[in-house]
Parts: sequence; C-alpha cells; structure tokens
Amino acid sequence: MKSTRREEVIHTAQKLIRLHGYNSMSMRDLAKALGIEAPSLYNHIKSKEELLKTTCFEMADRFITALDEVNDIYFNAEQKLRMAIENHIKILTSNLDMAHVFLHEWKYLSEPYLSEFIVLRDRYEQGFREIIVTGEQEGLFKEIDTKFAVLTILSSLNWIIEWYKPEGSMLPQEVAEKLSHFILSGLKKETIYK
Amino acid sequence: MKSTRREEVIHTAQKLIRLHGYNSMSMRDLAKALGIEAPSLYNHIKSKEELLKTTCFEMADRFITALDEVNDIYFNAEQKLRMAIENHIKILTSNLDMAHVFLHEWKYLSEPYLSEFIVLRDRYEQGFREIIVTGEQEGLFKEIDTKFAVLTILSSLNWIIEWYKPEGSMLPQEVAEKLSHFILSGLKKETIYK
DNA sequence: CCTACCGATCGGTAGG
DNA sequence: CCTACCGATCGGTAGG
Repeated sequence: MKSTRREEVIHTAQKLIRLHGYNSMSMRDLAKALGIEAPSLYNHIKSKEELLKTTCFEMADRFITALDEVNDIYFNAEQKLRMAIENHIKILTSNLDMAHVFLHEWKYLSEPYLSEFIVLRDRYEQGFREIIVTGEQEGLFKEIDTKFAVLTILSSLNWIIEWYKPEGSMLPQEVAEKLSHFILSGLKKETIYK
Repeated sequence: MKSTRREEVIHTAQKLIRLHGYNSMSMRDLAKALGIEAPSLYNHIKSKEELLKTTCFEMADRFITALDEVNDIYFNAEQKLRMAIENHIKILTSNLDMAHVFLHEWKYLSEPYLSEFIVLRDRYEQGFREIIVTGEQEGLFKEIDTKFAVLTILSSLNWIIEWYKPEGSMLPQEVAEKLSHFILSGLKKETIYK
C-alpha cells in the first residue's frame, strides 16, 4: 500500500486531530509526528484548514455516494434502511480518525466551506428521511416524526466511533445487524396479546 | 433571579465554549463578552480550566443524583427507564450550554480531573445498565447486549442538544415520550402474526 | 477592576 | 526539506 507524502501528512493529521481536537493540534505537533520541521509541511498542503476541509468533504462524498447507491436499488424500505445502516457503519469503522473529524470537527470550517458542508450533511439526512417515508407509505413503518426518527437513528449510529475497536472481535457487519434490529424493533419484548 | 459575578462569568463562558469550543474560546473573548478586561477575570476564577472543570462536574452530579432517585423508587424496569430518560432530557434541555460542555468538551480536562470525570460517567452508564438488566430479569426486555443497548440509548438522547430549541413548541416531556417510545418499540409496525 | 507586561506558542513566509 | 524569522495571540501575573 503505497501512499504519497501528502497522503501521509493528511492521515497523520487526522489521527492527531482526533486525539487532541483541531484547534489543539499545532502544525509543529504534526510536523514532529512526521519527523520534519513545521515549515516543511507547507510543501504538501496550503494551510492547516486544508487538512480539515479535505477530510470533511471526502467523508461527506463517501456517505452520499453510498446512500445514492442504496436508493437506486429497487428494494423495500426495510431492506433499504438495513443497507443504509450497514454502509454508514462500514464507512465509519473503516477509518475512525476521518470519521471523528467528519462528525465533530467540521464546525471549525470557515465560510464558505462551512455552509457547503452543512448542505451536504442535510442532503444525506434527506436521503434517510426518504427511506423512512417510503416505509410508512409501504405500511412497514409506523407513522412517525420523520426528522426526529432520522436524527435518532443517525445519532445512535454515529456513537459507535466512541467505542468501536477494529482489533476487537465485533465485525462492522455484526454491529450493523445489532443496530438495525434495535432501531427496527426496540428494546421491549413483543407481546403476544396486543 | 440574582446571580453573583462569578456565576455570570461561568455562564458566559459556557455559552462561548459551546459556540467556539473550549480551545478556541480565549479569555480575552470571555472578558469582552462581560465588558471587562481579561486580567479582571482572575478575580473570580483561578484559571481557564476551572471553568471547564466546574461545568463538567456539576453536570455529572446532576445526572447521577437524578438516576439514584429513579433507582430508589420501587417501579418496574420500563417505568424506571422512562423516568431515567425523562430526567436525562430535562437536565440536557434546561441548560444546553452546560450540556454541550459536559458532552463534548470534557476531553480537554487535564489529569487528574479527566480520570475522575470518566469514573463519574461510567457510574452513570452503570446505572442505566442496571435498569436494562432488571428489565431482562423481569421478562419485560429482550435479552440483549446491555452495554451496547445503553450506549445506543444514551447517544440518541444526547443528540437532542444539537437540534432542540427551548423557544420551539416541543416540551422536554414530549421529546422524552417520543424517544422512550422509539427506544422501547422501534420503528417497525407491530405485526399481528408472529 | 485596571494598566502594563511576561514568556510561550501559534500559523505561516522568505529564501535557499 | 531546512534555517531564520514574522506579527499575532495565548493564559496568566505584578502591582495598584
């Protein structure tokens, strides 16, 4: 797996940003982690914010592309939701550093990138809302506050980066199945009498 | 509603920390918001970190106290869970600035406060786990990965500070009911045939 | 609550 | 990729 020096800089930055936060990671920290002097970083990137920008928008792109694929397939809403959840978790777990930056550090983007980013985030949420609405129309899902449901679902998905360990025994697919089941059926035992 | 000058400093700091992040809020910003010069702040507080420390530990105390009360009452697990959820949401929504600091900025605490804080957080999660375990024993809840369930529940609760508007039409109690229902019963329509 | 000021550190540039 | 260095800003102190 070869990577250019620029990619090495970006990946190391993502790791440090996750560890210390964007504002607490200094370019001198980053340079030190790479074994070079701070001014040398600027041969590979233009500014500190470029590190943030690149990461946030690449992640947004991955999420949106994955969701578009799901929506293009002619499945029912439950299947679509399960696939969307699985994709979301796979993207998160396959790069936890990037995922942290995408989820928690985007707010330090400056304009106009901040506004652009928020548009992409909203578009992604909109994709989830469409799945829920379809499910209601198909009679599969309860009639529910859709926006509320999507925010609840995404928040429970996003939390996994706080505890997921790639070297642990749980595969992303298993996490996805457990979460799908929880979201679809809830905690309560199904009663036979209704 | 009277408040000491120190409390005024702390509340203003919480607001600015939520807005910009702990590391991006400078003591000069804070002083300016209060209409004084930066060095004057140190007549009311000892250090910048004291602002963070005070907020994080006061919130932790509120959460733990509320959960202890729920567990002292002799209800069944579903009732306990509903009450715990309602309390959690009331604490979050009654001070969104503090809640943000508690949820997202605690990681910038330095030792030994960081470790102490994590102990309190774990204790709170443990309280939720006990409710879930009780529910399983009572035959009310599915047998489930308890740690997984608690993290999922708390993450969906905590997300509300990202969108909740106190001036909006939704009361904390309504939010709590919707979330309780979602967590207990899930998204899927109950089937009559099993 | 202020003025005056400290050493440390920040992101980034010039020039090689 | 380096040395040398910039102006700006940081949290905080001394002394009143």
